[in-house]
Amino acid sequence: EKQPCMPTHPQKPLIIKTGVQFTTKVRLLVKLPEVDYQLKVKTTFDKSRQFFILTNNTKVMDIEDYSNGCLSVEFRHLGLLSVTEELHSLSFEACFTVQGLTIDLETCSLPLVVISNVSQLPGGWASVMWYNLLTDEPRNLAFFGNPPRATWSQLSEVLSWQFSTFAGQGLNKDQLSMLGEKLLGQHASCSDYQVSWSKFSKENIPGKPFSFWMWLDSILELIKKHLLPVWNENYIMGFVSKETERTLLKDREPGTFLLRFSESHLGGITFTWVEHKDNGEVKFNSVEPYTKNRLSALPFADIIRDYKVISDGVVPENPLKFLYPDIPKDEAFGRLYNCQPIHPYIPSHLIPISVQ
Amino acid sequence: EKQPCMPTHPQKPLIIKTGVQFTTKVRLLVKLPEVDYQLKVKTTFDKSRQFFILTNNTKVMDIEDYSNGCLSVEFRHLGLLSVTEELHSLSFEACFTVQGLTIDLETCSLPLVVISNVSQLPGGWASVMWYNLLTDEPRNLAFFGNPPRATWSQLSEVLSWQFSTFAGQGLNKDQLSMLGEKLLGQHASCSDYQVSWSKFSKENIPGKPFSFWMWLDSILELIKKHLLPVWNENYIMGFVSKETERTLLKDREPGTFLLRFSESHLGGITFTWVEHKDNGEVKFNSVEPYTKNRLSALPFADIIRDYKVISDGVVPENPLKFLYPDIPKDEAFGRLYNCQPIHPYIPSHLIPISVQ
DNA sequence: ACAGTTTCCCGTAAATGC
DNA sequence: TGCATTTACGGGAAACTG
Repeated sequence: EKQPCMPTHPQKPLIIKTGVQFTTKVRLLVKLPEVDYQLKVKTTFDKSRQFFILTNNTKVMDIEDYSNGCLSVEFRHLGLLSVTEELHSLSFEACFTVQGLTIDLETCSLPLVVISNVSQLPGGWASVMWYNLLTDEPRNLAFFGNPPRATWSQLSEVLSWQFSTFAGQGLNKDQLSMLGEKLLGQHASCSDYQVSWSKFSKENIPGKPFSFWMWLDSILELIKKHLLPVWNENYIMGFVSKETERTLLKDREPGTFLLRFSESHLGGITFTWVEHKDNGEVKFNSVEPYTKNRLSALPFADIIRDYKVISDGVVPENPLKFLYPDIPKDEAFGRLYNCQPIHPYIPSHLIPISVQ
Repeated sequence: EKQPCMPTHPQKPLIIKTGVQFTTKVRLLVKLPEVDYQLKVKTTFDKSRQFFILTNNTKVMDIEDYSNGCLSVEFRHLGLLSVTEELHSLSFEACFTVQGLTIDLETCSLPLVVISNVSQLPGGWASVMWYNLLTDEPRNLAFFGNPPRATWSQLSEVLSWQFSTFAGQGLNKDQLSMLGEKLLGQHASCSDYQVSWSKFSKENIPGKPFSFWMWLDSILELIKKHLLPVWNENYIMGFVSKETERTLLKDREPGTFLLRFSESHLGGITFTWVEHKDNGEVKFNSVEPYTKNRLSALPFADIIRDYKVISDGVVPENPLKFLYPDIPKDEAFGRLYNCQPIHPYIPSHLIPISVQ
């Protein structure tokens, strides 16, 4: 009778932040005989933290834990979901009478995530994606008590869709296969290999202090805020392993470069260029990744235009000549350069330099 | 019996921002015979906009205004004070009984300014300063209906005190005299020349889109956030007219520079250095002022260390040699330079460059 | 149309809770 | 103690309002 509906968050539906207003719409899909009948709709919000006891969480009583004089084992935080996994829902109730017949209506929203700080938005959005990717149930609030796995083919489609939706340009085969390998190792070639929820957004990437999704989302944010034109021109290869990067660059003209996202820092982009030494040796150079702070001081296209390497006392030179495979730099980025403002002072801008 | 007291705002007392918590303390200065008598204190806030009819605001009925069929003249916003001139006050009431004697107590805070956004903080602080500089009345809420003038000697003391309080280092005679000239023209030499409230913080500086105080406060903020060590070493001359600047620099060693605040932009600092051309001509160069955005990308001391001018194809050179009058640059700023972080990448930092 | 003012809310930092 | 979560609020921008 009514439709489950969604509160709107700018760009990220189904996520509600405390202290921030949201909107929701309820439509009655039945045409009533009386036209100006006023229907009161009551809205209620389930507001209770949810606890799930996970069945496979067994512990053994151990002599080690002999703290308060008896054998004991503590089950702490048992199955307590993190805020962003906790699903809530808005319910709507209404009651009306037509021709002596009283009808109760009730419906509810799709599961919602409630956060208290925007820092929780990436986690919340991961939950919304996972839920909507893997179930059609309208209101399974216990979903993250035991979340199902996704196949890589399902997940990769969602990831690409994130980029096309939020950044305008999706991910190509090569980019996705780098992501698959990062997430799954060698199994990525098999598209029905399965990814767990935990691997996707809870566990840290080995050796890194962030999960796969946190990393990927930080890149999405970087693109949205600082790289949109460059990204949409497809000039950012972005997701390339260092090995592939070298394979691609090694036979290229000296000064050929490509743009890739940092794998060690959140929300960073770097460029790597190839150089041919006098002895015939091929050398690869990368700059320290640019993050949102640095990109807000100087737009990325201008960094590429102005980048210089100063070897002591020698005329500084911009080593970036051709965007991989062989597009002359200014031909690719020319339109994206920002004009220098004119001032009564000597125009001074920040030029990104590497000192060797 | 009680003391007028003040809510505390970080660093800026007597200013309250809507939606932001504040604290106030009321002390009873009478010692009561019963020790654990509980005294209830009721707090009330005057919350009404205040309107003042300024007497000298006359208008003439004019045929021009013949819009609704009769001669009319509109008195709009008549004497309505701006929010930051509107003074409020917190009142405290209490009543207690000792030995059959009932005593009513009442006191109130010094006048308060209520703002709704930090962007109003400078204006609010100007009001607090002016009030406390020019009256001892504890509660003259109509003060800005007709605010008195300040002598330059009073005002300059307050201004210097702003710098010593918020930035650690006050203003010297030369700096103050530049400020006085800026505010008063040639009259500044006469220390009992009077400054109006309007000239101080309401009217724009001729040809500029901001008032004297807005300009000065933007510099205070810049110092607080980005220039504290340099300021406290007294390395920033800061308030120097361009004429004086040239007089000071022209006979100095080439490469002698000084640091001054921009007079055309809010919250900007620039450096000017002197250069001796081959033909004996003396040339002065200034960079486009650095503002908080640029200074947060690269600290000011590092800018001075790394600043380079590139004349096409020539080895870039740092033209800054001696801080006025004759301190070798690195001797002055050496301790203030920031270390470069070490990275697996080529360390790239933003270098401020002028291209000629 | 516009300027003064308030509201909105992201994002950082600090506080709190477990 | 450390980690997860919330609170606090500055600051930029949009919305409001006379």
